[in-house]
Amino acid sequence: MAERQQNSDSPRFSSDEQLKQGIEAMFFAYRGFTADPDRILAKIAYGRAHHRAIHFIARSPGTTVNNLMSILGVTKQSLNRVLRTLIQDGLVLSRQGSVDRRERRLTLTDKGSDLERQLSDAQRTRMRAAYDKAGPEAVDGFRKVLEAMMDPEMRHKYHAVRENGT
Amino acid sequence: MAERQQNSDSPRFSSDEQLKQGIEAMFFAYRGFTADPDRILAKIAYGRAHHRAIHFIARSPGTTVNNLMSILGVTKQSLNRVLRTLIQDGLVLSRQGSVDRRERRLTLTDKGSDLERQLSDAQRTRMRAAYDKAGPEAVDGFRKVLEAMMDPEMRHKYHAVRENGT
DNA sequence: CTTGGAATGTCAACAAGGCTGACGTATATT
DNA sequence: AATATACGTCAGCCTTGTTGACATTCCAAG
Repeated sequence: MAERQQNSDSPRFSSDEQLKQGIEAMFFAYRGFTADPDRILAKIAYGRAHHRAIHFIARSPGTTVNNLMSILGVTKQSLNRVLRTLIQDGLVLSRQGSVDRRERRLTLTDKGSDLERQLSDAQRTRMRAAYDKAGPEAVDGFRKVLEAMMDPEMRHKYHAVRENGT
Repeated sequence: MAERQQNSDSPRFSSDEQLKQGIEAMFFAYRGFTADPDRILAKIAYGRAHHRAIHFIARSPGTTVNNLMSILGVTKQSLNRVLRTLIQDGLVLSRQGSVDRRERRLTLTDKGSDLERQLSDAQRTRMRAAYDKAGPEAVDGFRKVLEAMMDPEMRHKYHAVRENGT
């Protein structure tokens, strides 16, 4: 067994125990990950589904319903219910596409952007604290492992969003 | 708008873009994380809630309902609904506590252990692949960042479970 | 121009799994 | 004896996912 000494504890290879710890870390961390936005959303009677929609519309303004469906991995009915309330409440704007007029191009209104910023700030504050605490090398590893955990299809969407977003 | 120069390949500090990528990575990775167990659970008409209960009962055999509630972060009513079906289906055993007889001590039956192993195997297979692909240093960073993301209370439970589990 | 298919919206019904509130019972603690 | 704790359970509500069915709009091929 090739021993690569490098950590404080003893994770030299991926024993089942190491893997279980990783699994539990994902579980507990994801709770923290959503906790702050969830608190904000609860106040205004929205849920996590609204947050996800808002996030990816902000990320790729002008995205279509179909695209959003495939990114979020939900049915159009499920997504539509969320979008409807967001449109009614004046957070999201749905305009007919100019080239293909069957499509709806989704963007955030100013009000929607405000909420997005609020949610994003809350979530990023925690992420930033975690990043700072763990250090830049850890962050690099964090992202590497997460990316390796994704389904290939999701990995593709992950990169696609980044291209669009920057 | 003061735009900070940020390239996608040089995470020297936590720009908002870096943080957003981390947020999206968590989102997409968590989907992968749950995908394999979900497929197994769907076949037998169980959900993620059942998986979580089974996982932590396996991890800390003889745990109480109260303890499980606090680890999973759900109400007793919600947990009870899940536990009831698991007990009825003969996957979980609930025995009266010997020292405090108000408590119920929860353990897995053989049948329950079988399912646990099946779910765990599926999840660990993906984790192992991700760990191997990312490398040991990345894994270390991965765990560091996740731990830093947890609520302090959850971090405590994360460690408590590990003591018990090993 | 007609028609097929794609993209979208919408209605209805259902399920899982959260939640709160209320109540009952057994057991411990004071 | 009184109070507190651990647990189970009933009832009702919400969010968010699912299927299935059907209407509309519009592009593109014939």
